[in-house]
Amino acid sequence: MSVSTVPLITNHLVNLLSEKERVLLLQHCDVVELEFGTLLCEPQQRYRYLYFPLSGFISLVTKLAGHKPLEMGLIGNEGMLGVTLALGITTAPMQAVVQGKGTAWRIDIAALQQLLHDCPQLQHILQQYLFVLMAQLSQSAACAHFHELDYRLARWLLMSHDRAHSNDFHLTHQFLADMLGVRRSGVTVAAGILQQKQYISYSRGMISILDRTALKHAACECYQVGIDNYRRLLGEPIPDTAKRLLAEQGTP
Amino acid sequence: MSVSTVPLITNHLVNLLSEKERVLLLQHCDVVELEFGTLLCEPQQRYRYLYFPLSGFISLVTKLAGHKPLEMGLIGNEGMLGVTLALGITTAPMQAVVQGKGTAWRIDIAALQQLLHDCPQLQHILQQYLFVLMAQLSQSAACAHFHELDYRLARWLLMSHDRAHSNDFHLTHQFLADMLGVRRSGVTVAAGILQQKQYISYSRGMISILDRTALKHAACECYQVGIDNYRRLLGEPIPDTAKRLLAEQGTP
DNA sequence: GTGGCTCTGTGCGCTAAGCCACTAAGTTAT
DNA sequence: ATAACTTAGTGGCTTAGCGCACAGAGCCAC
Repeated sequence: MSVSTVPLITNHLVNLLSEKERVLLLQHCDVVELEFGTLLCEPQQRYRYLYFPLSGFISLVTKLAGHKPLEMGLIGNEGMLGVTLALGITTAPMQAVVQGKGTAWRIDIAALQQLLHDCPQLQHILQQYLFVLMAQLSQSAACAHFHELDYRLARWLLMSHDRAHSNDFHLTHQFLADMLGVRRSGVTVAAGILQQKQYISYSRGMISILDRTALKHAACECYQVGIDNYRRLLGEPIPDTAKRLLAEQGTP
Repeated sequence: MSVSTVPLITNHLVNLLSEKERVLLLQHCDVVELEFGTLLCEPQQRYRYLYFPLSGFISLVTKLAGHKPLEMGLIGNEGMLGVTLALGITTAPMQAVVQGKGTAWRIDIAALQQLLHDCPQLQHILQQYLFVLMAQLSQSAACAHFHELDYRLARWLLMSHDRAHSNDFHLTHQFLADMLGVRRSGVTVAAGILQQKQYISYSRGMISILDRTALKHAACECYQVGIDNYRRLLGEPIPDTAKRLLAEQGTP
């Protein structure tokens, strides 16, 4: 990781900590690669590590027997995986799978559990984030139930874009279909329209965001609601300047 | 409230406390009537009271602009309203509305906040329940997305039945439709089938559960999953004997 | 009673999205 | 280079659920 990218790609929750607690936390963290598709935890299973994504991002997924998966939440460098540890619970509520390849800080669950005793700020931030995640769950639930596929697709593309730190990222129609809980060919149609309108372009699993503003208008309000919910409790997820910069530069 | 019903209708979370903490908690509680339809809190708004339902029960509802409401969770005497206080947060994540008339213990938010410092058990139980509620949210989300109305209807009837402590309770088709996020006439059709099969009977807003076992088979697995999730962390929500008793005696 | 209100039953046309199946276009491996 | 695989595009048919609209039926108030 070059010096210049360090201040940009960090974890916002960690950033909110005081110098003291941050140092304490990072002492116990390893930088690890998140590989696309890796299962990080399974519902009701104990897990060993928590993750603070830096450039990678993670999907929270619910599965019902005989059905496609359904994504309930997305975790990038604005959040963390395993926040229910703030409740003293060491089993996962949902399946978590790496959706965007990249890096993350990883910490042993026991280490963080220990740290929580000594770090009131850390505890507070985890609690705030847990609340935000709950809001995200219920928003996504209603969104999946009421909003049509095209709106939802635009929303997920934006959410992924926010967390990918690049205008291009890996996402096949099949994967998207699984996240949205719909057929693959339904995604093909909806994505085809967005491509025709030049909001996005894609080919064989690489999606490029061409017109973020237009995409925002094509998405349901749930996107903005999610942002607002986060901001209310935890501030600007990524400084706007940094975000704009990234959106403009894309992949070099 | 007669002496004989007191041990039956209590709050399970409160029951789990040690004698000492329970006394401490109940010192600050008032018994209040929950009136059907009362709004107890609004999303993002501060609220003043928390509720431990005894015989009444409460719906957690999400609304999207231009759409019907959608119920995400149900809170009876196995749970509580306002559990996010365990995160130190004093605004509501969702709208809460009384779905089943009855009684509840009510406590001032500041009082409970204070108690949480001195009552480690209380804190622990609230945390466990919050986790259960999260699981309920994501289960309901996927259920609403994938499962057909008839299954979902059976599920909600069962969940309401569990919390109503009676075989008969007030529920119009319109209200059910709002909870399930569908048209009223859709509910009429689905409920009509259940009535034809003699699983339930209803008239003008009063629903009677006739055959609980059959209803269970008509419901999706989400019902059982919810029960199991609760049981894993907090034990049997209502002792089975009590439940059977109640199911048999119904309203005198 | 009579009128008004609430709750339930029913029908009709429409649409988003389901299932299934096949083609075509890139990519990777041998 | 050819085969095998992955990804994307397309079409036909089915269906759950929507919106709308109206009719009947029980209940309450005056």
